[in-house]
Amino acid sequence: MPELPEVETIRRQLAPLTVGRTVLGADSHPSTKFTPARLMIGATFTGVGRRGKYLLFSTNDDRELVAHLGMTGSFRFTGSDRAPTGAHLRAWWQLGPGQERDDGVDVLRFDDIRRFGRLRVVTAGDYSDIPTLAGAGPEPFDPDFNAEQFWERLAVGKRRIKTKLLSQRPIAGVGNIYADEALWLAGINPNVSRLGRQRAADLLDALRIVLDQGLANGGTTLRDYRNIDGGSGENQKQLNVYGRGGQACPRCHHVLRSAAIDGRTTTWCPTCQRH
DNA sequence: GTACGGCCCTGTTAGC
DNA sequence: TGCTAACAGGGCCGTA
Repeated sequence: MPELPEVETIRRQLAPLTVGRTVLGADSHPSTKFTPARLMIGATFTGVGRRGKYLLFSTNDDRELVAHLGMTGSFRFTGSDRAPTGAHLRAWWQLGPGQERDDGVDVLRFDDIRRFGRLRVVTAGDYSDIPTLAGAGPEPFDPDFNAEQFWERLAVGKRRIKTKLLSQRPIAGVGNIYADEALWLAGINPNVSRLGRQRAADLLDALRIVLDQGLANGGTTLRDYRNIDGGSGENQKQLNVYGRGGQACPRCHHVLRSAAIDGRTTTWCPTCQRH
């Protein structure tokens, strides 16, 4: 389930392999989630960016290919000019040689077992048809984003803090794993709806710590996440609470509780995340 | 504008 | 051993 660290890891790998290369051919699974891939034929990639959990491939014709990996999506780069195959292949792009390189034709492929991922092609910067992206909060590592702003964003609405984090609106790029980890680190109960200024600041600090750690470890691989080399992340070894319901809290050694909050499995320590 | 439930999907796992 | 049902969950959409 790729979140910010996983998507950023993939972005860093994809950029040098795609920028400056022209899409010679493309095809996709028939689902409209993936057919926009075909609209890239003829375009040249000029950059690979990221916003929250979305990958943004910019092109020389002022468009962007917007990709969300869903839960099981993955990009792979294959040094072959043949049309790829595979039970979970959802889209692929045949890339011509770059202007400053003499490599041949390669294929960028997008596989997605559960088909929760999606692709869109938009005018550069116009995300009005992608509501979560359009409404996404600041990037966690944006130096202009401070605790006061985070507190104000968290104050909107009456939903529980866990639900607010997953909505992407207070801050971008946080999913179930890093939300649970950050709430545990900050000692905040996922069921509370409002936080004071200091606790919001603590939560922002915790989010930055767990996301930075995830990035440093190449992401978290629980089952499906793979980087574009097919390699796994290492961050799963660092998790304190996610997926550990019923086990001892690493901090206070009481039993971790696991329950669904607004349909999302959440694990927390009822003792040291009491409020 | 906000809250909330249902849906999309398929591989894995638990239970019988 | 083999079958069935439950479960995982990010984002979107319709309804209240």
